[in-house]
Amino acid sequence: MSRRYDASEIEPKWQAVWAEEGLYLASEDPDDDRPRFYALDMFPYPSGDLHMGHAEAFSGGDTIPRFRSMQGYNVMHPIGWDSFGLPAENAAIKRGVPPQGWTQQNMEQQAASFQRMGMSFDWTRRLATSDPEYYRWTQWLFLRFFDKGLAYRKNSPVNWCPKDQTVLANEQVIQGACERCGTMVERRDLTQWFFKITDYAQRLLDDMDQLVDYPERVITMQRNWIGRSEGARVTFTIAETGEEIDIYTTRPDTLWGVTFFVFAVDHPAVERLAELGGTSKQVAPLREKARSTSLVDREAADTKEGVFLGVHAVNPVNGEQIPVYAAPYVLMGYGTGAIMAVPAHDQRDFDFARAHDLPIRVVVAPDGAGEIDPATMTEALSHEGVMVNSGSFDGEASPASITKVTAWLEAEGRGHAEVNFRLRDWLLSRQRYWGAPIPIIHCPTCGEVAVPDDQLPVELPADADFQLGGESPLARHPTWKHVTCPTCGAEAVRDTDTMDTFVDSSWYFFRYCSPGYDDGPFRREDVDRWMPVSQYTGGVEHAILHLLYARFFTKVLYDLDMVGFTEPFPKLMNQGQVIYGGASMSKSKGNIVEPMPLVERWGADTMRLIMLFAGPFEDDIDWKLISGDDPDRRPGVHSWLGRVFSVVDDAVATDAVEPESMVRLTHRTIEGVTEDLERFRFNTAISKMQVLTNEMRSALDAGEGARGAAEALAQLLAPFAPYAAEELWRTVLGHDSSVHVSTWPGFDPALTTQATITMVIQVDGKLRDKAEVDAGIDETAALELARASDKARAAVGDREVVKEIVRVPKLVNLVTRG
RNA sequence: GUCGGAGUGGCGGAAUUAGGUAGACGCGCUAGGUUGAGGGCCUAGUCCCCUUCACGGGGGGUGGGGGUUCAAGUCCCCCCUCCGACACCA
Repeated sequence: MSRRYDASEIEPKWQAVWAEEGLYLASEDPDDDRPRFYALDMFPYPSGDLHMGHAEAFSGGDTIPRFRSMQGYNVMHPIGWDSFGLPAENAAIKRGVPPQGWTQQNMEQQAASFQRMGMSFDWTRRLATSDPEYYRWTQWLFLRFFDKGLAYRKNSPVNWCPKDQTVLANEQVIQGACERCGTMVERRDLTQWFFKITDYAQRLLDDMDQLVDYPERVITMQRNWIGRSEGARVTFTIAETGEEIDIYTTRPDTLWGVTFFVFAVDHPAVERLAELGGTSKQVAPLREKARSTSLVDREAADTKEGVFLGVHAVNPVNGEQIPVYAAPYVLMGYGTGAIMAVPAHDQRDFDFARAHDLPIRVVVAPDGAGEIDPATMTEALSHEGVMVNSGSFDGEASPASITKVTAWLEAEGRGHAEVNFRLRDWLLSRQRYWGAPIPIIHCPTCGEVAVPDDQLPVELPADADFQLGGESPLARHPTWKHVTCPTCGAEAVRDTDTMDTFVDSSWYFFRYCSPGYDDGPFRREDVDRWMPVSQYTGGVEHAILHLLYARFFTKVLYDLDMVGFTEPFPKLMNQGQVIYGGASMSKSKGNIVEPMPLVERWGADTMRLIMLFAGPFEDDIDWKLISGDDPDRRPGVHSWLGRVFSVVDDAVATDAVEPESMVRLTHRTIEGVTEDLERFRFNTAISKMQVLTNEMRSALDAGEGARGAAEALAQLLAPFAPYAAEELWRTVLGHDSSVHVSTWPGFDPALTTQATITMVIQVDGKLRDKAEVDAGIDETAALELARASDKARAAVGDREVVKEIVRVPKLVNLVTRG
């Protein structure tokens, strides 16, 4: 009788053997001429043990490198931890102990869980971003950006909790209030560090054509985030002072429809102009409100809100004087912080005009709509049409006329074409402890001075005070910040901000290529040999920021001549999330399911197969639905593994001849699984293996052999259920080396087709009969068969067959009339 | 509001790349068998409706409506619903 499938016995056994055999080490042997494959998974954040999201992501992320390795690639599949960040610091505050220990403990636990799951990581490349040996190079890279003028400081608002006297990250602001004490958060201006990612906006856009295999939505999200828009900068004049104020518009063709002018409330000219216009009293509350609202929820502003400043602007195209307003619907952060308002053709301007009883003038007559009366309009007109009331431009097609109008503005010296991006520079300072310190020293005479490279890393002090209140822990530390200026030797202070953790994660994939390298963040030849990454796997939640930042870093490194390519990840796969009952799993909802107990009970292979078989890899998995909400139910894939063991056992035990149909099915399965793996279709790959298993069972029960099928099945299973496949391959099938170093089975295209096939006979497109035919049947024979079918004849009745469609060997369709 | 994705059995999902048997595979459920017991195991059945003692036969069916085609889940047009991202970007 066949042996029982017992994961708890075989998994620890093979885990130990693989570690001993060094099965998953990437080869750096210069004589190794296999093609390389760099499989990268987004590295985890060590907050506790691995969760279901990790189980899903890494189950897929591990399948691909295993498959490639068997296909003959020299695979690098590294792992590390994104170990700086807020959760560790929060835990430190709560427990009154430094974040290092908590972080380390979680990383060890996650590492053990990864091992238990059988992940094919090359552990010799392991890294952690909070390790001084890592953040030394994060700081070094920051200084290269600084040297190039790509890192700079400027004033910028932060979230400030007046009770805790501390800066809050956006995630710590819940509905405008401090996450801890509930106090309403205020805006405060601080001098902060930025990376000049806006210099790379156009390249980040242009190079998207190198992203050959990206989810469409990620491309779209990044494109929208960068937000390129083409328009014109136009100069208006303030009538009362003669000063010139620029605006940005995408619709210069509507300049003749401008009936008022609006400043952002926090525009630098507003206070002065309000004073001049005698409206300071009315404007002050608006400015105050803008100041006190937290950064997070300031979008709640009312479109109709705004105040007349008491001054006027002159429209450069027709000399008209128009009233000037300040309103929160205009943003200081985009364009010039001032706009021309065209209520007839912009919905926001329209709403504002109606609320403030301002005139509306139509300057684009919509095609075929006839005369429009502004008084009866209910919404702005955004249609294409013909320019009217626009001086010499009357009759031009709009918006096609934009180019013409812009050229005219330029000739007249009143404006010029301009491209605007929505992308802002990357604010990277954090007034926090648990991050890489910014390696800058502020000297009263020399200004911002870089810490010399040979003094890196600037290490975090181990004895910082994490409790909230006052300045950040680094600023508050009694001695840490006091140093002498590296340039002039005078007393100076360190920068006490740390870097955004997105900086750490913008280059970790380079470091994997040169583990332990001591003369730089990485060795160029290592990186150029392994990169770009062959396949990147991770969650959509990083579709914008992480990917954009990593792409930006790579371009800067390219410009610094440190790498030979401009895109780090041409191929990206986003796995879905694991949810529960339609909602994300969370502590507060009490619906968290942990993967490790599942692994303990059913085995790592079962956990992996559950994830991979649940549905398409990109789709969310609703745990409540796929588990039947019954934690004791034996997973279907676990039963299947049991059946696989029993068929392989039985196939080994018999010396009966394997029928040709079994050989053909095996070849077809190899072909199908291979194709599915190429396209991340794990669920259908598994179903094909299940079909093979079922057929093997039938054949064996009928006294036939299935040895070849058993060999293939063990190999096909290897990327999905590595432990079970190994047990079958070595113990049951008797091979003396690992299935994971065996060569991926090939298939003979001549054998992937069935010898006979079910041909469908249709009458008028409806299925009427089926016939088992030779796969090589010719059209004449197929047609004869169809004509001879009693059922088909009955369906035709006394009507005339006017057309016969033959698609050998699958189908014949008889088309009738009458 | 804009952009993106998706609607198929009781459930997860196949088939959409290339129009050609809709519901593969699995879960659940039903019946039968099997083990001393067991979170079991094996076999068969399982889209809906009508018809037949039965074998069988007929009709309908992939969110709704229209179209192209010998043939549409798949292609085209319109509409509805759900999910996700960005949300005053001038």
